[in-house]
Amino acid sequence: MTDRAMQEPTLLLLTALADEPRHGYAIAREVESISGGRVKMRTGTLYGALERLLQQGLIEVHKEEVVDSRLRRTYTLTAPGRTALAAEAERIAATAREATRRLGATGKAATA
Amino acid sequence: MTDRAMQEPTLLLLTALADEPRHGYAIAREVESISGGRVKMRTGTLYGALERLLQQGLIEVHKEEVVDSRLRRTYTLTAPGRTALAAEAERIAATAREATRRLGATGKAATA
DNA sequence: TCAGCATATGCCGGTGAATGACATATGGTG
DNA sequence: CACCATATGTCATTCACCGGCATATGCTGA
Repeated sequence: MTDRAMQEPTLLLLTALADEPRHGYAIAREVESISGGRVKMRTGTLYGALERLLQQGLIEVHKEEVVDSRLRRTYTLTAPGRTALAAEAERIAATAREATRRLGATGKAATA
Repeated sequence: MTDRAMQEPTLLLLTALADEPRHGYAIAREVESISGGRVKMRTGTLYGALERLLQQGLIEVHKEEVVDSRLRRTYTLTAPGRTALAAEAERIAATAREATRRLGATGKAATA
């Protein structure tokens, strides 16, 4: 990771895990729900991201259980994951505020 | 998919143009300023993004002048560009809010 | 009965934005 | 005159995301 900013799918994935542990497919549905149906996470993105986030230590396996003779892994945020998500949310919120502020500045009175 | 969510450098670039027209190098400095020195836009990213955004019609050449016998292009947001930036800001702000809300929810075990 | 869908996990080739390094040119400062 | 800020640009590489495919189970309905 070359310190590149987190993209939307990843951010939504972490957000989906922020309130309670979820397994892969449940994350995908939750992401779609959070984004108002806008972001439909592909399984390639999903499991790739999970693998990456595990290695980065932002998430961890919460539980492994066998359901219908198939392994189901449930993931949860780690403490660094919570911190990273909070920082990321703060950062993009600040950018969004600045964008909105500047748009308002010329869109209106300033006419300069 | 060209529908892919805008990344941070691009978002900051548009934000840098939101209050007034700027030329390339000025955008780079402004982006660094907006992000609190966190994002130092490489020229590869910068001019590549400018080219892309021009083709997408989100920005346009505002003025072309010769300074020190060199061409300097000044860019500005188009109407679709302003709309796109506003929509993007709205969208990421909503995601940030949701992330923050969920982090707060379990951090205190729903104490409210 | 079995086709089709939701559930569920996972792989892989391709795309494209961002990175990092390089190239070039001018004007001002130590 | 070396060096830095200013200023614009190219290009190979990297890597997250996309889209499609594979696989497997349980349920529902024609």
